[in-house]
Amino acid sequence: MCTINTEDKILNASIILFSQKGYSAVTTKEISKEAGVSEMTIFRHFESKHNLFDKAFDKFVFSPTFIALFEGLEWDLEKDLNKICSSYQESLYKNQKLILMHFKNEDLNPNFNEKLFKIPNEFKNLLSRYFEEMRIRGAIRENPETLAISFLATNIGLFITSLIMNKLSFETDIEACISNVVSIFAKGIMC
Amino acid sequence: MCTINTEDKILNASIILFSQKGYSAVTTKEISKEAGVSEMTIFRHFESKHNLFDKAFDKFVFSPTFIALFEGLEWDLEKDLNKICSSYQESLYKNQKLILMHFKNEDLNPNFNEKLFKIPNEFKNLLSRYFEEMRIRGAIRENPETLAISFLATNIGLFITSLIMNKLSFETDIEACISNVVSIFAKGIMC
DNA sequence: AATGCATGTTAGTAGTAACTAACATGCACT
DNA sequence: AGTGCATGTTAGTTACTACTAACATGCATT
Repeated sequence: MCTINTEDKILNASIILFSQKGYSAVTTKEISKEAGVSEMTIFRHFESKHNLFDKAFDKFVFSPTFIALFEGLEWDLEKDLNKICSSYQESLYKNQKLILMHFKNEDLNPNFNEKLFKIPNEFKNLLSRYFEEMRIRGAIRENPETLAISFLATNIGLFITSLIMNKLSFETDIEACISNVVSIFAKGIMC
Repeated sequence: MCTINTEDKILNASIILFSQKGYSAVTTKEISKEAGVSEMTIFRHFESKHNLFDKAFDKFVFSPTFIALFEGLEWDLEKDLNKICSSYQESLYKNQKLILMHFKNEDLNPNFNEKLFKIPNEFKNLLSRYFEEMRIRGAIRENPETLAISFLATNIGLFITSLIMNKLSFETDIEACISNVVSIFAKGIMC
């Protein structure tokens, strides 16, 4: 029936649990139960809980590249920011479990931070260049670097808020808020 | 020398550690060391680790009331939003450890969520009313509820971003970004 | 000097988590 | 039918954690 291979079953179960409860609060027994395998099997495949954690991270980290996105823009502020925002929201969403895992855990893996923060960092730099170009074109006036961080922060806020709303099962139309915020942002920085 | 009473020493040590590592990753031994007392003393004062957690939460939750703030506004969009934002940022900052603790822990206390989410909820409602009034006065046009959530999300984003920047010790002027974002927001929603 | 109280110390218990060893089972390929 | 390999099962080890009991110490008050 279920032909997913054992390692994947274990990896899937472990990110779910690690992101829900954090590393130390999850036991290998719990993971084995969630994965539908014997606890022994976990150790046979991954040797230790910590190693399983690392492998789960590596498997599920989604490292998007935004370069293509930024090359296909139209230099129409609102349109561009909308595209950029929805693309970034998507990458945040895909890394949701990893991000939650990161929040929930003390620093377990030195590369963890590095790998996870490469994404917003690349994003910020590309944004910065975009705003710089927009300034040269006379569309905006403010400092590109500040704008980039501001837009990044706005995106993070939207993402976290939608997570919270979801968790508390509020009936808020977060999609509406996203496009609302982007259009406010675009209008707010236009000359 | 240090005349802080024992219970406070323990409570202080425990929120620091709980917010850094999460409930299960912290041991009572660790707390006792951080507090500079014997492990026994913790149990004498708080009976159990879980009870200590609850007491630490109760001691450090900062429940601001925004009513006075919203009554003292001037109906100047940018000025008002600046005041509102800095006041909310302050309350987030004061609850920083609690918020981090919340992120790091599985749901340990049923009241935990409730108490912590009362704050943004009250804030959102007051914001909503403010925007409603501003719409009546003809200063803005958009939906007040959506605007309230959007502004809340923006604030959360600024807060989280400044936390991250701090942790990664980036030399970003987050204060500049905050006032930048507020002014963008104000400009973006004005008629 | 004597008493009480908060704290330290030491030893220990019960439970549990990570991890191991050894053997059993069942399916796949030949 | 027989072999190998992935998995299950069971029992057990080690280490650690929350928590307890009992006794020791030192300071403050009378």
